[in-house]
Amino acid sequence: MTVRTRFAPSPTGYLHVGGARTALFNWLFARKHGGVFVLRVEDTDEVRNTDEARQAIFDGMNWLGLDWDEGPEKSGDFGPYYQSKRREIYDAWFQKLVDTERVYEDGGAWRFRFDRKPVTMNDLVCGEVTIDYRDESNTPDMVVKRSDGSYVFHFVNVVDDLEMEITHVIRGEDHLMNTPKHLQLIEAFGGVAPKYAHIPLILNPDGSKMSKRDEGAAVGDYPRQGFLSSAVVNFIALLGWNSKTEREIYSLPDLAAIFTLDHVNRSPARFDLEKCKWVNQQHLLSMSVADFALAARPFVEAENLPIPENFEAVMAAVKDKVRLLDEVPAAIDFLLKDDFAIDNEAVTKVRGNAAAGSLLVSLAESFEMMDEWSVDLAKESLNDVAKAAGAKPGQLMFPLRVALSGRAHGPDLGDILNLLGQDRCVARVRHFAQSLG
RNA sequence: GACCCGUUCGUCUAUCGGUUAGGACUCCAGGUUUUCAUCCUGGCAAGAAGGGUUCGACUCCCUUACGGGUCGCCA
Repeated sequence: MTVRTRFAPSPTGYLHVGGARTALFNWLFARKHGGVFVLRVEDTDEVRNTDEARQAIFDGMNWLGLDWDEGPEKSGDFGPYYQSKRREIYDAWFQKLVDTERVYEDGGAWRFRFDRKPVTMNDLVCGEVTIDYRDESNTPDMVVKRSDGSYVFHFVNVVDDLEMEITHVIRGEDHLMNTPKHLQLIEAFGGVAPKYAHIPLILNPDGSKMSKRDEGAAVGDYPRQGFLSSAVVNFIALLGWNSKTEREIYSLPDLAAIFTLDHVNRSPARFDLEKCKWVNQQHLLSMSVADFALAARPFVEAENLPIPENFEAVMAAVKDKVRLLDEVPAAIDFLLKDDFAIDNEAVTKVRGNAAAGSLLVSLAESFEMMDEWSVDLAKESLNDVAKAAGAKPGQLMFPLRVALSGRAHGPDLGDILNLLGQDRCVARVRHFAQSLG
């Protein structure tokens, strides 16, 4: 039997990290077992559904690299994959309930009559859970068809899972209490229930439920902030699941190879943006310079910085210095233009070194006299200048860094010397020395 | 309120009756880097509480507390 999983979002907003993780787990499970991953759009609530929201889900899925085998914009034998287009199918299934007298009319709507008995589910994550449906106060017969003729979530969800031959339903724990309802419907249909796996919810750092608008909630915000999709996938996979090893950095294919529902936790996890940034940095660190340059370029362009011919060399100088891609422009602006910001704190620190000014003046002269410009030669002249003044070369490095970049932190000094070139180094050192007075 | 699920460092987690309770993020201290980052070493820091069961409990059971979820003609 082929494994068939599905992600069934309702396009009422943007793609939420909780939803993204649900999609990821379904995708991973399908890929792990050589199965089929279905995307089904649950757009029965016409008032709240928008084209933008639908597109946001597709965009989010595509960005994360979660491709679907069946669904919108794909073929498939079980379509259509929009619930809004499956009216006849639902009508036919609803008729079965009418024929078997499992539904009754109530105020124009139709309610499904539950079997009043204990219902036990065997959840792949939560284990055996029994809900007693003899207690009617807690489990009133549910409406399956509204008075306006439309069908509610529980009904269409079950019908579609049956119709689409879904074998495994991996969804948020907020659906755990819905499962007996779904099981009862499936039983009334005489269908075979899929296996269920309810995964714990993702919480805010303060423990409250994470919802839209909370920091980190919208998947669409991640690319803008300079996160790599591979890092976000890596991070959310580790929220509620672990490999039982000490390894923490994984690519999507890595995860697909080792994912298993057995290793899914039972308790909710809080979302720690700091660790997510660290994971991002790890992914950045393992990228090639060319790939990094490609990924960082839009961020540099967005700040209207000129893209130089040696752009890749510039990127190589900062690749290992940033956690997020959106830090790149500010980290390299001084290499691309001359009117960059000066960090006064760094300048004050240089002033604290009384000899810095004259040393820099000498250094500018020495730089200017060089016939040939290279990092090694420039460093050599730095050493000479320091030695002549009876100072250690190390003492000159910080002032030189500030003179060239206007800040205390940044790329390797050798990279800066190389990337800036002789003329700009001479000019900046001289100008900075003068500004010291 | 009823019902369901959960509870190990601040956070993510390992442990499936016997461990000095391990790793990671964050933070701190050293070291490497003539500079910055990376990196390396070390440190701080945890079994919610109370009862059982057992030679022995973080692990199994019960109670309480706390957290989360569900109880719609939302999905």
